[in-house]
Amino acid sequence: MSEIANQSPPKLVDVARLAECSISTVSRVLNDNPTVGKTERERVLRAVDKLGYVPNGSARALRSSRTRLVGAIIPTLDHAIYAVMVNSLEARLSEAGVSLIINTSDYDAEKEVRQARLLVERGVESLVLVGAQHNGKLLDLLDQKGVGYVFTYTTNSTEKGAAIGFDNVKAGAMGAQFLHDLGHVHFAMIAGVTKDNDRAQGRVDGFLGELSRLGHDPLKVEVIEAKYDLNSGRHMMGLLMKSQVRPTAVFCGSDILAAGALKYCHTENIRVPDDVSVMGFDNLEIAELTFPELTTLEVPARSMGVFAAEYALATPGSNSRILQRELPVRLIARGSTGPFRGSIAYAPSL
Amino acid sequence: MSEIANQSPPKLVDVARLAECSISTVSRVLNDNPTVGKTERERVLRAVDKLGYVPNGSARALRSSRTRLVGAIIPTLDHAIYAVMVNSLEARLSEAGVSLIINTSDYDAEKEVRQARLLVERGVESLVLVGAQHNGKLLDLLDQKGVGYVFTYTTNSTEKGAAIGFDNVKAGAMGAQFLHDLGHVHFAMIAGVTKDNDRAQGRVDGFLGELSRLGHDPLKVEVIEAKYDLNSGRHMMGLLMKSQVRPTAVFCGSDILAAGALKYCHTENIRVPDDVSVMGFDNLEIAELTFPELTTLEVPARSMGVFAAEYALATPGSNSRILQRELPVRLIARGSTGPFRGSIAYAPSL
DNA sequence: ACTATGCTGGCAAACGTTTTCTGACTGCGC
DNA sequence: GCGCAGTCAGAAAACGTTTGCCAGCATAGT
Repeated sequence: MSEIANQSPPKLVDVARLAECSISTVSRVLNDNPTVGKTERERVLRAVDKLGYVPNGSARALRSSRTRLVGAIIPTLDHAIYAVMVNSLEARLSEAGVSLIINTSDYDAEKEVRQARLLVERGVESLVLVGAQHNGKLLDLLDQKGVGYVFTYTTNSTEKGAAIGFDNVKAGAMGAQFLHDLGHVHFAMIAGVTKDNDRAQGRVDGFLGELSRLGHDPLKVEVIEAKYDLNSGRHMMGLLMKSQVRPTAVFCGSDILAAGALKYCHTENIRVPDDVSVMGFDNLEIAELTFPELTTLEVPARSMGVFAAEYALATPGSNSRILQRELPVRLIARGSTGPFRGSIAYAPSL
Repeated sequence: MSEIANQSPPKLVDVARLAECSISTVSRVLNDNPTVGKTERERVLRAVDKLGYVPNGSARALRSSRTRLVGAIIPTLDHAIYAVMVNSLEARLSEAGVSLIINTSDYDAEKEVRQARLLVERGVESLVLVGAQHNGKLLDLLDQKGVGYVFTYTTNSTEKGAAIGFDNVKAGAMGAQFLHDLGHVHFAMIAGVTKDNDRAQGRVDGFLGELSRLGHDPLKVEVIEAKYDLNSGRHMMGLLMKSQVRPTAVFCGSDILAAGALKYCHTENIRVPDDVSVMGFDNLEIAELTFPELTTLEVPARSMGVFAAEYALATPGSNSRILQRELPVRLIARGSTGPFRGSIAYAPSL
């Protein structure tokens, strides 16, 4: 009848018609296949532009079996330590034209399996996971489908899974060492929830292990678990400060917990670091914001994201090598820790 | 020759063979099409399970032209205000079996266009954007391809784009009103960068506009722009405190900036709120962490994420209605603001 | 008992690409 | 002037689903 606007979006065949060539040629141009002559190429490009043609990713993926999709499953984005990693992960992938599908498991192992199943269905070519402790079904699925995966925030790689991160045990030990060197003798730890969380557990193990090695009795070290938020930290510090033997050095599994602890001290007029030293973990932006500023262990969140991206990009299917990359954890000494000043005479070895 | 392991992953036809039915039946079972009888359905399900069959999303999407994919382009995940929104967005979408592809534009309008193009190519069915100010090419593309989009952190919807958020101008005005009511007469603002950022601009406009309406001279209000980080806030507060007429009330475009400002005051022994009142924007977790705690405006980040998800889910193509939803901004008064105590006698109207 | 009526399930045609194979055409060397 | 290598481009077959249409079959109504 009349000039009906082209309802359906332009396809390869429409471009071909306009450029007066075959669809193969158009496809080749779009895929930078060098066998197309220069004049032809330009004519095609013009047609593409004129029609506003956008390739159909699904068709592309189906035919070529390359989705250029990467998945990531993290506990939550509410915690900056993960948000920052994802931010750099996405940035690097994006540069390479690869898209990132992100899922949050909320620290729920079952949910993680469901998320992974969906991601496999979507055809992700690699999967970035947090920690090395996962439901067996999850890893089986990935192995079976040939989806490469990389663990982050840990160095515990497995037979098939790469690991890019840091050694939580070692980091916990660094905390112990530092506080010990300040002369402290009464320690405590406000740890993250260790269930299904090898990172939190590793930090505890490292802390206690090193204290033990340094001659302290780990059984005397009070370890409380807390959810990663300000109020938990505050509350747990309260418990600690009211316990029979008040610790003079408190190691926290996260800066958030440490900030909460500091908050408690401030409210209760407990002097930091004079009365108690508080140490964090992560080196988030907030570590510089508290008063006193937080002594903490720097987690290489940003570089983990970058390296995880590199790994994912380097994996064309599954022929890239198994990889393990340990990134350094730095101890950043600030004002929230100081030498032991208890009634017991004790010379700091620093 | 010998029993070669089934190299290629099982397909619909393999399931059909095992279940002794046609592939149509299998497909119908997987899509909850009720025309399949109970016994048949169970047989199919068993076969699916046994083979570990996972549907091919690309083929599915191609044939059905439904990707169940939603995209989001945000400035950055480093800033908690966005990370929190994305977190709840993802959570809600995930419940509905929809995956989220996320891109960060780093406040770069050109980059945003490129990201959007790629997302369209991937076939996202809706796109979540931040702010209402975008490159024209971007919106044209989305309109042309029939991809629904929703602006967040703003109420400025357009002809085709929905908006779910809050009124930045109104919020800025709330800040002005509050500080005015405390009796202040010398104001300043540490704003976010306003280039390509209608939210930051809106807050400035609202603040100055309301001050003007309340009888203050907006030209006397010093407005400095700063990147959203702690050090910028600290630095800018320094400039403000050294300026000829030192303001007694400083409104910040973000809690991060306000925290930096507080930091400066602490270092320089400027008393808050006695010497200067500082007000933030966002109500991030850090607002409770500073000393004194931060008076701020609560941005409904979490609910924006949820509602944006609802919008995206309700959009089957483009037949859902244009929508605008204004979420309330609450003023949360804490310790960083107080009545004016300058040399000029002035009775606070509170 | 025979037709009308559901209900179930199979066949086959798409969906929009990529890619292999093949063929045409160019130009060059003998 | 003829054949041959080499370059470029087209035809057509996949990729793994979904879905419209139709056929078979059992049940029920007359």
